Amino acid sequence: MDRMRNFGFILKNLERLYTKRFEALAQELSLTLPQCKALFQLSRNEGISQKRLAELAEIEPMTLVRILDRMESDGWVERRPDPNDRRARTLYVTAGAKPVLEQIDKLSAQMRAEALAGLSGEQRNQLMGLLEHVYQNLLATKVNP
Amino acid sequence: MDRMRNFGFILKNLERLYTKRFEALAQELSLTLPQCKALFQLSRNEGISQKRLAELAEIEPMTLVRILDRMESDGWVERRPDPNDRRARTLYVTAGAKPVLEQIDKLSAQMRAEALAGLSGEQRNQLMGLLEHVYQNLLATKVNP
DNA sequence: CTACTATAATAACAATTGATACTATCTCAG
DNA sequence: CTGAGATAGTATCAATTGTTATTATAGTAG
Repeated sequence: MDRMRNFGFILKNLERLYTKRFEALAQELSLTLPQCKALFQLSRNEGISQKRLAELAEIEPMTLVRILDRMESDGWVERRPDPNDRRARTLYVTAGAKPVLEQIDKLSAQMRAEALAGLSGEQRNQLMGLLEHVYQNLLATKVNP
Repeated sequence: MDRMRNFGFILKNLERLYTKRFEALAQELSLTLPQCKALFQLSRNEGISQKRLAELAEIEPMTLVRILDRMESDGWVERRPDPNDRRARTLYVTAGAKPVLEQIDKLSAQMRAEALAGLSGEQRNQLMGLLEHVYQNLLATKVNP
């Protein structure tokens, strides 16, 4: 039980290392991890609103605005008016984003390979299962503090 | 194998939730997680230099300077000159920091209880083992990119 | 001893992020 | 219909963090 003392620390350090490594690899794309996350989620949910994308990618709406500003000016993403709600925009990825998305796919595969090296399929499953469990636990504290 | 797609995302989201929750709990102490980390590590390694503490707590040296500035003015930490190296300082926690350290202990115990609820002792061990493994994998990429 | 390079701590500045407020539009009670 | 409150998106400003430069001191080669 005492071994768990570092649980929080290792979690944080792990995440930091993971992000740093990812961004080192993604440098040529000049993308940060949140940007990749947004583009990735958008690519499989085209037509959603910014609010929804912010939820899916778990990014602050304000941060998402800036990410989209950039990606729109880079020609990767389109903001179209929502015919049902003139406040909202619907989001689409353009054809120009395809190569970037492929790169992101490749990158995340490489990241996983590096991070999970030496773990069996069963161990990987266990790890995901455990992380998801912890994630649910923490989500619960948000609603019920 | 496809389940692992979200590995990076869940890692990041988990860490964010964990940190947010921790800081929500630590609000009364008006401490952030890095600050707690620094104080905690210092408390079990008194006499070390700032450089060393930055390594132990995995904080940027510059960030640590600011953390120490604050904790020194709050009377929790002392910077004493290093007799062997006039560039360096040696760090000590004061008696005034004791109640804070106890609070930190309590908080991190509560965090662990919340985060790990519903996991058996064996599962917790597995989780730590797997996380440490992944951590080592990522550390290796830093040295050998 | 002297000059060169490295290192600990910090300062000054740049970039990023988060919090708050604002505008336009929507929804709904009356 | 109308007025009150909620919501989507965004601008603005404050706070945090990371980067680069600076200062003082240490180690070391000649």
